[in-house]
Amino acid sequence: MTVTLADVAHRAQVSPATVSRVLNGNYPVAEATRARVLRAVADLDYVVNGPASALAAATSDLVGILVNDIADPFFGIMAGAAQSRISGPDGTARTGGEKLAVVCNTGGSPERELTYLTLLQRQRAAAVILTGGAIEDTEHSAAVAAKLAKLAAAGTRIILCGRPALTEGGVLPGSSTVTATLSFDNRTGARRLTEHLLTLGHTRIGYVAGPVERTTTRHRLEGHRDALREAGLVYDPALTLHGPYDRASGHAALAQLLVAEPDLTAVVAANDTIALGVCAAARERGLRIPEDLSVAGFDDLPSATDTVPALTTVRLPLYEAGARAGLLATTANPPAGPGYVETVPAELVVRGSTGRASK
Amino acid sequence: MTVTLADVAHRAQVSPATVSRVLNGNYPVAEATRARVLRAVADLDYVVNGPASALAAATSDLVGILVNDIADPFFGIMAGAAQSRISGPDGTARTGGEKLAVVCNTGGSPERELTYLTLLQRQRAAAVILTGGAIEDTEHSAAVAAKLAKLAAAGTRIILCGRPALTEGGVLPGSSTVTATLSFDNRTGARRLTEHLLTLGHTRIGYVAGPVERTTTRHRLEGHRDALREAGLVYDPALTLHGPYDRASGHAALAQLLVAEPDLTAVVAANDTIALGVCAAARERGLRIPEDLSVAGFDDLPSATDTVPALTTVRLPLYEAGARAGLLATTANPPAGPGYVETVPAELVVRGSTGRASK
DNA sequence: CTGTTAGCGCATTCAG
DNA sequence: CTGAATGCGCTAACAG
Repeated sequence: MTVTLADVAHRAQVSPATVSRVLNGNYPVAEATRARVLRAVADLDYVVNGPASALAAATSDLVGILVNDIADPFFGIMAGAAQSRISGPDGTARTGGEKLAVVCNTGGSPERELTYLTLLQRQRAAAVILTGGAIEDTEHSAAVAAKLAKLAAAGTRIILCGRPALTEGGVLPGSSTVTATLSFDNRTGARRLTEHLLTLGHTRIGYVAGPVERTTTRHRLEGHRDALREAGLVYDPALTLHGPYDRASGHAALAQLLVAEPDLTAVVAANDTIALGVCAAARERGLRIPEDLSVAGFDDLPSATDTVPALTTVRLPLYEAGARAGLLATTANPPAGPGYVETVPAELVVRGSTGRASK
Repeated sequence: MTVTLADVAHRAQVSPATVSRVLNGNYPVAEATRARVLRAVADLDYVVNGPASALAAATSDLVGILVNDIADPFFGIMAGAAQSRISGPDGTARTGGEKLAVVCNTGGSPERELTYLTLLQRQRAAAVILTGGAIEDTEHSAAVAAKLAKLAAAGTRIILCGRPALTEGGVLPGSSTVTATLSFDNRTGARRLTEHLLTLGHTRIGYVAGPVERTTTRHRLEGHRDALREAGLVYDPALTLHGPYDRASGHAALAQLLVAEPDLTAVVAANDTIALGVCAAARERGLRIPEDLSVAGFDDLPSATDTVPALTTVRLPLYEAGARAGLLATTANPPAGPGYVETVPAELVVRGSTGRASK
């Protein structure tokens, strides 16, 4: 029914082993036989049986990319970049060492994160790329760490992209479980952003943070507070609100912030999507941006220029980082061994949504 | 090193066959032994070897979801919905018939679409869900059709979500290759939208279409033209511009449209993202929406309410459709056999971005 | 450079 | 209800 390696071997008049060798290209084969085999493959329209080869080789060509929210471009951009890096820039490779890069959506749920990790473990995945902030819950961190350790032990490469090195959680295991870490410099980026606002004369600044217990949320908030402290300002907890990384959160937050501080002149959002919500709410109230209120975001997503004026934000090279993660996940000789950490810079981008403080 | 089924069997004092049976739960096993096995599984922290079981069973638990652009929420929403439907609402199931739903980003490239299909075929995927519009190129359609036929022949379920039934391409194969089709009613939705504008007195309406040779692009444009024709208006090709489904395309299009027709009073965009670009361009030119220019989109993405005023658009139940596709891909008894088609309705949503024609 | 020989770990017959 | 035997399709030593 379905054509197998043996069929190809038969038709090409060679042994199955030889066919396997030309297909995997990791062994010397005479050009003549190689051509013959390739022809047989084409004639029979043969497609390797993944499970069988994975079983025999004890490793598969699956690479899993875990994201917190697939509907959010922040993750979409990184995942897309990683995927195109892994599957080849334009789906070129034929039967070769082609990897299957797939993205798994955890929806921010700890359980699903673990479930996917188990599923990937079951598939004997070649690599796993974890993107975005991690949940800061001791129990869950420990569970994830344990799972990753097992994955690593089974030969799966672990790449962290935009997630702090595991050791930082305090809980965690020999760094030997992680192949490489791309750490976003959220803290410095956030600090620069708030410094920018302080330079413009703002002193009453609202902050719309992400969900609590997320590393990204915490680091960005810390950067904000660092800037405030250095400027000698006291941090007012009432001016920081937590919520999901979405537009609605920003929209709702502005009203609350104005109640807490009628003299508010600026709002920093934990990401661009939230900032867009803040902008919309400001417009609805007749507040001009930036004359009456300065608004800033984070990430520099394409939509940061969707609003008028365009958003001042902190640019994170998401595409580049994703591509790099894809490379680290599949390259033959990873640039560095276990425990390797690269810091991805965050750059302040000043646009029209921030201006001098009005009061 | 890695624990196998045999290890579990040994510890539970049963045969490997029995362990297999309790794990797959599709065979009667005494409650006592079942419990014993489960305990052994837990004690040993056993994880099924996917490739091995896929090889033996001749089918895997992999479900592939193909999307054109993972950074676009249009796809993200559908993919996320399908994925959560497949992997269980909250990653509950343990060792059971858990499927691994993964999304593959083709980036709109025909080659990559085919590559992913091959990779999925290689993995003996349980199902494949193709989302979004298809590319209308005879050669490519034929290649995809052939590939899908092979997948289907190998037992993989094929679900089309937001993509017209294959037969419509004209090229294509016995409907028996496709398990089910969820067809978006783009045509009717587009017609309703343009009718809405006509009712408001608009007669010079610009249309910013998607890329040429895409079913979605064509259907939406046809709906637009249908409405024009029924109203007795002549269709002016100069008022239709093609471009990618992104913001920049809409932004650039407005300028061109105004050159082609200075008396333009309305612009219909092929999707919300393009519409947002049109809105931004309008604001930059000092055109008030909707007083000077009415703008409408399509899809009703969350960002449709990001602009002020909010976008009049056509709502597509993306989440519901994605979830439905996920269900059809995994449910034991698909609601209907091969060639089954469900039409997903498109509903007009009138908001503030459209108003009476000014001239 | 190429053929032979063994399994990889699990799902199934088929007996009992 | 449970155990024993067989093979899924391929890769990886080993020889030649």
